[in-house]
Amino acid sequence: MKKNKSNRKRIWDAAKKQTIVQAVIRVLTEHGFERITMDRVAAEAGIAKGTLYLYFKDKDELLAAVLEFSLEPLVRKLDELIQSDLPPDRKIEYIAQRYLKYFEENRDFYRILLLERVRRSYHCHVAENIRYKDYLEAVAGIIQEGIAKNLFKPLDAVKVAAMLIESCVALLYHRMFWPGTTPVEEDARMLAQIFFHGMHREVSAA
Amino acid sequence: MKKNKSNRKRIWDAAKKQTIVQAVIRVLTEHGFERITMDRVAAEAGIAKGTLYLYFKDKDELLAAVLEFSLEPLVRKLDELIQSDLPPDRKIEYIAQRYLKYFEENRDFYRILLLERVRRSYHCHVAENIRYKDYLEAVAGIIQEGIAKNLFKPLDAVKVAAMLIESCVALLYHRMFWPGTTPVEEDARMLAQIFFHGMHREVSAA
Amino acid sequence: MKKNKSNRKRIWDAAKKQTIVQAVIRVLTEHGFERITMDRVAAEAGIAKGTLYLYFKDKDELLAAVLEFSLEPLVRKLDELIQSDLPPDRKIEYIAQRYLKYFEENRDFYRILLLERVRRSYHCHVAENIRYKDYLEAVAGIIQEGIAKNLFKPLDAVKVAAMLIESCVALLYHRMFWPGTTPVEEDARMLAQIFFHGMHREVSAA
Amino acid sequence: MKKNKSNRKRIWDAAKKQTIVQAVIRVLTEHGFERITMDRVAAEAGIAKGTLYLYFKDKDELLAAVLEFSLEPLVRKLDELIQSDLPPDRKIEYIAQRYLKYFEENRDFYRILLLERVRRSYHCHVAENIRYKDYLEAVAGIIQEGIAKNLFKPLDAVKVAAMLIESCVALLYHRMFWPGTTPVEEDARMLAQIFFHGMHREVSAA
DNA sequence: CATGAATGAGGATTCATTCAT
DNA sequence: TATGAATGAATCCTCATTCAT
Repeated sequence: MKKNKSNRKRIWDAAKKQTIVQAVIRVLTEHGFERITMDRVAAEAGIAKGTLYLYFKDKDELLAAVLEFSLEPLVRKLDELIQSDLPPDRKIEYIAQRYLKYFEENRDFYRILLLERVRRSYHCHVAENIRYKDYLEAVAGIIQEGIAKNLFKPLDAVKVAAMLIESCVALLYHRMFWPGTTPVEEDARMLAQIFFHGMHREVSAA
Repeated sequence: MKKNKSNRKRIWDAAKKQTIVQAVIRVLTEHGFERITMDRVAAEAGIAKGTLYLYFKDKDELLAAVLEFSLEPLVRKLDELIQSDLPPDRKIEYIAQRYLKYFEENRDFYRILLLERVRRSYHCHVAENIRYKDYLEAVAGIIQEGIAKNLFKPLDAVKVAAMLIESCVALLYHRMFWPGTTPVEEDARMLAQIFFHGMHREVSAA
Repeated sequence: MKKNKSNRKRIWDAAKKQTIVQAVIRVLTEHGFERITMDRVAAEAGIAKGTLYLYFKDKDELLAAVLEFSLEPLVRKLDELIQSDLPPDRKIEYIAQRYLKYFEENRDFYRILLLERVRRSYHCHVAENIRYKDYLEAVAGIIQEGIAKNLFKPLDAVKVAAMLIESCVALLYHRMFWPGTTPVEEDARMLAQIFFHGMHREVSAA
Repeated sequence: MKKNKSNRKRIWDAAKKQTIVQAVIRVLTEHGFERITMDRVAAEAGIAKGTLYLYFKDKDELLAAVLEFSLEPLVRKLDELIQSDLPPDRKIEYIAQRYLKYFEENRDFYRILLLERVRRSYHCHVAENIRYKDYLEAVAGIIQEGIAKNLFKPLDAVKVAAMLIESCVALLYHRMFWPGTTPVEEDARMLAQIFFHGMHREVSAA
């Protein structure tokens, strides 16, 4: 009985939190990061300002939840890929593809979220950003696998993973601020090409 | 005569501005971006609050000056390299090296500057951030040169440049948050290796 | 039910606003117009500075409310007179009387309100000051009526109304800065005498 | 010798003061009362800020001088009239005429000066404003003369003078804010008509 | 005499957080 | 659990005045 109730409560709680987080996202998207005030969030969520504090200790906790929440769908998609049994190079290319696509679909919001990623990386040391670390490690794992399989040269997997991710972000920026017509797939392929085969012309025919 | 005086004044002025900018940097480094207040800056600079406004119209202008000022040494160093007549791939490797080294030397400050780079990219569209754009174009130019010389495969030079820069930043982050003993040169070499020859083991001619 | 609550709230709100406005008036009376600061007002009202902003968007709105509020009693009294069916000349004399009396009763405050009247007339074109315009038009209406009834000579009613009002203000000033013992009624009568019969000795039918 | 020098000095001094006062007037006219800052005045006068304080003790003294100075031409013109040997009623009509004309010619500036007149009347008790008092007394003198000559009814000359002046101001306002085509002379005549003969239709022909 | 850099008190406004209901 | 009025510290900016040169 009690279990049930507390369960119900937990669900209710999560629902409320989600409502609030989504309100923050709307405020963020419409007004920009600096304009996120507890007032606006409460108004947007249709609840009282004080209520926010029943669900989140303070503003920082709320913003952390936003970050967490908004990366959720992407993380899930990427997890699928990571778990799959594609060969490492394919995996990486597809991850990049999904990554770019996801951002493409949430352009407005993500422009600011990216910002937030780096922004917060100051306040709370990047290493503490679980999501990022997880992601980084997952990609590093894939690379490590490739190395183990003698597919890749022996490299510092984590560093390469970071480079891959940031290169992806670079393409992202490019797509965002100079939106062109290049399909996501093509950019992902280019990324893969460079990272796997390098920019150098194959001197081959020598 | 008058020229002289106005010249002297201009120099004085620049010195004062520099003093203030350096105070900002100290505040920034010690307290973080959000804690930069005009009061704190004035206190740190050892001048009155009002005096700040004699040298900078408002906070925004002051912060812009900080950005400008603190990138100066790096920009100068990179410019030298860019102007040099090294082959494109060497140029890029050295640029990465310098870049990493510069950050290494100004670790605390730069962590926040990076932040600022992205932060401002929100306010003022990345395309309008002259510094970044200049830098991006310079690197793209080098790549284009490499392509023209048949050294590199035909690629979108700007995108690749962005990827290079961000990969550099990735290494930077890595160095910053997981400071290890890898020398800067080695990281730069790895970056070059991957971008020029790829991660794939050469199965080839074995 | 809900109506009730919102009604109650509105009443409460109005009461709070009134409290604040009265605090402003006290500050105004005691320290003068230039010394009205949000700090002082809050202190005088016994509330926090921030609270002011719950009831008034900004200082301007607060000052506008003060003006509105403090003219209220006078406006009501004058309206009664204006609506009455006294003959035009009587009406005008009584209006002047009431006017002078009202000021007499709120001497300290009114000295500054007069000021404010002119002061605002700079910021917001006199023609846009509803109160003044209304009042001016009401008096002009009375005069027009007198003209229509062949009681007054054909004159520009608005101009004469303005003259009447300002003459009233002149007497006001006189009473304020050289306070004497002349009763209000006498001054009002003099005003009426002059405006209706002129200063000239009737040489005539003697 | 010394006398000479000190004389020269005094002239020089007056000239400087005038320069400054005129700068204030320009600032006042162009930017409005609230925007008169010592900085702006100094800049407009083409001198250093500190220099202002060599000629005027503080801002208040400077503003007082502005008031004084700007009424000068009007005062001179009115003095001529006052000294003339016209009959009292003519004098008054002409004074009104000159008054209105003067304002008509300096519309922009005067709109603000009027404001200032009342504005300052709070800070420094109207009775202390020499100019106004002088003017008031002069007009009162004329009226007294009229009374003595049995031309006017026995009235409180000062009060009537104040009413006359303010009525004049009323017409002024009217002209300023609803600028029409009525010539100054006509308004002055109307003023005289009313004050001397009253608004009442002469029942005469009875 | 003249300068103008420096001052710092003072003002308006915002907003995260608390707490009585 | 929910509310939302109240708080007041914190922030940016202005400007009259002083004083060393």
